[in-house]
Amino acid sequence: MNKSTVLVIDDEAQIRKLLTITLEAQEFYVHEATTAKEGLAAVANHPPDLILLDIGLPDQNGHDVLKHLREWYTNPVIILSVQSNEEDIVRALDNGASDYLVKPFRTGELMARIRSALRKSTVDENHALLTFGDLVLDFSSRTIKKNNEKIKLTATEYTLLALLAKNESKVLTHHYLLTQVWGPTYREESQYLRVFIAQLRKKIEADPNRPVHIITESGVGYRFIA
Amino acid sequence: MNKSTVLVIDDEAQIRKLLTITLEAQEFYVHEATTAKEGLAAVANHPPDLILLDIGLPDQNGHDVLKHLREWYTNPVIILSVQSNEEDIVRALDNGASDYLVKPFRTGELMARIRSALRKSTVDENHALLTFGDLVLDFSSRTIKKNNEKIKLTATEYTLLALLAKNESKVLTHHYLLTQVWGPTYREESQYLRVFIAQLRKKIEADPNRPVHIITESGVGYRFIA
DNA sequence: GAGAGATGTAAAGATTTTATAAAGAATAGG
DNA sequence: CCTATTCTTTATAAAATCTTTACATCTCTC
Repeated sequence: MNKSTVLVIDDEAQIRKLLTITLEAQEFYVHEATTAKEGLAAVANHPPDLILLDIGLPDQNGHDVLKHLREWYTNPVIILSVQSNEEDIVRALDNGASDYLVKPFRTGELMARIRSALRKSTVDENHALLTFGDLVLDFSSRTIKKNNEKIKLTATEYTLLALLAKNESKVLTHHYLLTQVWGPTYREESQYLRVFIAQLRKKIEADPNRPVHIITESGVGYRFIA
Repeated sequence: MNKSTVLVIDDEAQIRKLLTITLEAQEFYVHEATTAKEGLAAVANHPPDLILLDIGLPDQNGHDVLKHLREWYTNPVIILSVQSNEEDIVRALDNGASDYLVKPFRTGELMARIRSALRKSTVDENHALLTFGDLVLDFSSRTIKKNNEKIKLTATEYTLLALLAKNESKVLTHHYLLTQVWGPTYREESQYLRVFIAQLRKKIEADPNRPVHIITESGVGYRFIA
């Protein structure tokens, strides 16, 4: 997982320091801003993964900052406030705040809420892409491309290729491949492997007679090469 | 905007009554459950748009209920608790709770948090107007247009199409689609999928025999393509 | 370089999965 | 309470995939 960037917008130096220390200890990049103006500029220049926004800024009301942000910024914004009155909370949430914390807060709770907010906003960003020269395997969308053209694989072909590719350059034995793809009762069905390896080569190799990606290790198994 | 359905899982009759009255006044459909078992059954049969879950249920710990739910249920779950200790809050949020409210709560604040949670879970539905060539899906009005003509979809058809479209180009497995659209008790009913996919194709594809939008991945699932 | 075992390939047959229509059951709305 | 709509189930046809067979080719050893 990559480090996430958090922007802290708060005018109290003490709070900023506390937050920065806590967040950096938890493997976040932290940027600081002390005024609304400075904060909005920072967001525009380097949109962070999450914003901690103090509602009581000196130059502009935090609610207005939030409204302004929400015109284009979609990542989580967590509001910090000394207020605990209901109206304020309602207003912030209705303006699109992801969460609302009343100062003084416990850092443990803050971290949990940050994690929760980030988890929600990055659900789909776990794209696993493997690139091998002319071949691209995208596990998130379950697609294979050769020279940028989509290739159609059956479920079994895909499973087999994915297994080989994930173990790039390692030899996988016949027994292992058969067990993983077809199940343990198929461990002696080596003809299956030959048939499916041939089909895969026909689909992904430039010249199926001289395969460069799926290599035969005679008497042992197969190996995937980039 | 359509009415949203809220499921209240709480063993205290008084709280249930209060919540039901408040929510129904705000144009929600409300279902009630008094135990964890009853609640889970209700969710499985009719997945609600949001769940209010009491952490102190008589038959099962609320944290476990939450974990169980999160294996497949992705809509907001707001935790209600008499506890306000940090550990409990952290645990609930890490388990995927959308929010945490300490009893007694003000109904105004509860409503704001419900609105906020629902807004988040339907972010794309408010903003996005997805366009795929001849097809336009408008999530805010729940309407579909093909070549600028409105197309009528049933609730189930719409849910299924929206799910596919939101995950454009990704393969969604049979189990996943069935679980999300019909609930976990339907995960083996793959004939449903075939019937509804056929209906959708008849409505949105230029030539239902040669679909270009809803693609079959034999043995795996379906994929939506622009 | 001959032979044996291992591997590759094509294609027919068997099986599984998918598509579609249509009838029966359930549900919502007037 | 009735009707129209939608959902569920059943039946069957079509398509895709998997499995098996038969034979060709390769590789390694002697």
